[in-house]
Amino acid sequence: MQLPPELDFLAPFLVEASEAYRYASWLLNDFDAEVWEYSFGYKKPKNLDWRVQLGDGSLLTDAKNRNLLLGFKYYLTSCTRDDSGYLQETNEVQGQQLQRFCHACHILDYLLINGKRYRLAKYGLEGLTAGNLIEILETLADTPLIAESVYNWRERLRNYCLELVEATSPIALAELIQAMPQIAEISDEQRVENNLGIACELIPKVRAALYLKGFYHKQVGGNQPNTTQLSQEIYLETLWGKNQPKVMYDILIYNDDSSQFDREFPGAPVTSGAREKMRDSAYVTYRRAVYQLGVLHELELPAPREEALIKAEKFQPDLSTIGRFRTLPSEIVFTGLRQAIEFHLDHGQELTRAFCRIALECRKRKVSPSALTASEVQQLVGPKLAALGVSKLCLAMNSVNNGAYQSNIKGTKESYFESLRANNGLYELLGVYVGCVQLTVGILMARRVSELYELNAKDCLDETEGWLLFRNAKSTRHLFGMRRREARPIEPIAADMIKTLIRMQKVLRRIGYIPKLQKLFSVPNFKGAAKLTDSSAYVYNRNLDLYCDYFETPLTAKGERHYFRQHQMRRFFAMLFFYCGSFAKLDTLQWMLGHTDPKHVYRYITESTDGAVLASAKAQAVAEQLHQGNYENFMELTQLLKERYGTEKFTLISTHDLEDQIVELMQEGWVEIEPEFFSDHEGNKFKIVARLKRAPEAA
DNA sequence: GTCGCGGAAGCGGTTTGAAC
DNA sequence: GTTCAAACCGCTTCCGCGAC
Repeated sequence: MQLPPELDFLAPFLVEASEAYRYASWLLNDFDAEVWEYSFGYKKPKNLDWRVQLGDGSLLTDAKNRNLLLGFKYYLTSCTRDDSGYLQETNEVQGQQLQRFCHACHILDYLLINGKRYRLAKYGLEGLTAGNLIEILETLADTPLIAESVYNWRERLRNYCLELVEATSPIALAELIQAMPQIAEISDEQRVENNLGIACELIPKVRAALYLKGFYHKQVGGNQPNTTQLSQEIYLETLWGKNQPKVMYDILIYNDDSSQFDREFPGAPVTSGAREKMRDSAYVTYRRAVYQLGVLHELELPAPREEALIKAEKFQPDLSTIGRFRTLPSEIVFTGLRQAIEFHLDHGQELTRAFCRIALECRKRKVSPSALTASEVQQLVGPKLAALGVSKLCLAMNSVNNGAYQSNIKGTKESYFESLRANNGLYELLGVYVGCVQLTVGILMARRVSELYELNAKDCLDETEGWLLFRNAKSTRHLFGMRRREARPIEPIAADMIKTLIRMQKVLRRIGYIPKLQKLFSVPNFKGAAKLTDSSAYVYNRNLDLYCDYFETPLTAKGERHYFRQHQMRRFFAMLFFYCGSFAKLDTLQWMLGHTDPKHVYRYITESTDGAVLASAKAQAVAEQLHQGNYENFMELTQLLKERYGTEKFTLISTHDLEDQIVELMQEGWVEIEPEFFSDHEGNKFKIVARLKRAPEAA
């Protein structure tokens, strides 16, 4: 049909589905090609090889399997579209498309892996019954890990390992273990956590056999087999899974002495414990992916029958309920904030200036910082920092005068963190300092992490230096991925810290060390290159880790350290406010909010914090007070809690549980928690009170 | 019409494995 | 060491539906 030009926009809607579905924004080459090239914004396109062997020995690309192949291909191209648009793909955000694409690939792989049982080669997709589809969904829902549900990774890996040991010459294995004794070492943790299903006695041989096949590579956690390479050997019958990494089984990891590390202790879990089943939100997307097989009807290709699809859609498997982010004890955060501010006041200027002097010296001599000797560094940082303990540029790097290259630069964990806290490395201190700024800004601004690490030194503060400008991270649907620009008032102390970082970058730019201003939270390159590493999620979190290890944030009972993450900080500005109303002993906070009318601060908090975060902050504040035995302002609330939960010994209940119960009471409309403002001879003050909204008799 | 609810979908955060 | 890609998870928003 020929359309007048002004109606061109209608054209996509008038194209036959079988034609329209031959294209997808991620598909780079011809739909009919045997090997697809695709890219979701990758640096290098990836391949999808359709020449997969089926259960009967034929290839998927053989003429006899034409309909099955077409079904698979159309299924994939259709999975990134939605029901309404034909050509217009659902959203601009590639991450979403990628997720759908991956899920569809998992479904295809499941069909391929179980193809023999489903007689795929003979009956094609048409042969899939409601029972088959439900079985797929049930298997998926059974574990949160696709590697296990779709790929049965544990069992196939174990079998592969055992067969490999059988096939390898025992002499070669023995010789290798002799030559590399560390490969046979199994730590206590590994022994306890050995869930691969291979006896510990056999593990050295398994590792040796994998090593001889060249599977091992060095990773952050130690030497471990490359799971992608393993998948290429194990999953020949799949389309997608043979090129994807899988989860690592710890028992296969071995360590040389010089293992790398970046944290002193294991991190305390950020969310509640491990799940056993798939999360419902993930399940919904997989169910959608299965239901999507129905589009093949539209294309008049063999597909599972409609009743089967509907039955599968209705199926309700057993799923795990949602977990939640754990709340940090407020004490830890408030102490952290105080330390951060003190560190800024004590060393902020000195550290940034010292680095500028280093940069200037490097510009003069046209070398990179790694070329400076330890004594030169000590000269350049100045007497104050030298007295503090700064003796080299970076603990993770050798100064040139150290002589030969060592693989083990950071030394042992103990010595590294000892030197870190003895202020030996300038760069580490700068990392800690930037961590301090991140923490302070993060707590006071209560923003998302991406909003913070994307801040630019150039334009993050407005001219009055009283407002912080950033791009809203959570874009709403149908906004084409646009992010609004927003401004928020910022505390003077945080503004001061930010200005210190900006000043440093401006000096660096003036002397030509960097060509233009970079991201606000950028840090010197830890390898000693003459540049500033832009902040990213990785750098941002590493700085926080450095901060936590430097100040030794408290350990949990299990010996895990609370490594701060921005997500957990978002409620603490509100918390800070509530605490100022109750304890006077937190002097830093008093000082920060000291000269402001609390009413104004509270209005700002209610405007800038969303309801759920605010509610949980209130609940945590009150819960911690009750836990400490301060019932005074909460008589009615304690009465209500007592009636509902049958105890008044709140000091014995964990604050976590108390908080949950209080949130529940607020949600159900029984109580509200609000600050009450009043004036006395010392000025404006307030306290937190819980008010009953309904009479308890109504309960 | 609109209010409220619950399921579905969208989206950001975090972690991990691998590549560069 | 740094960056990239993928998987998984929790939170937020959307949207359809029933009640009124």
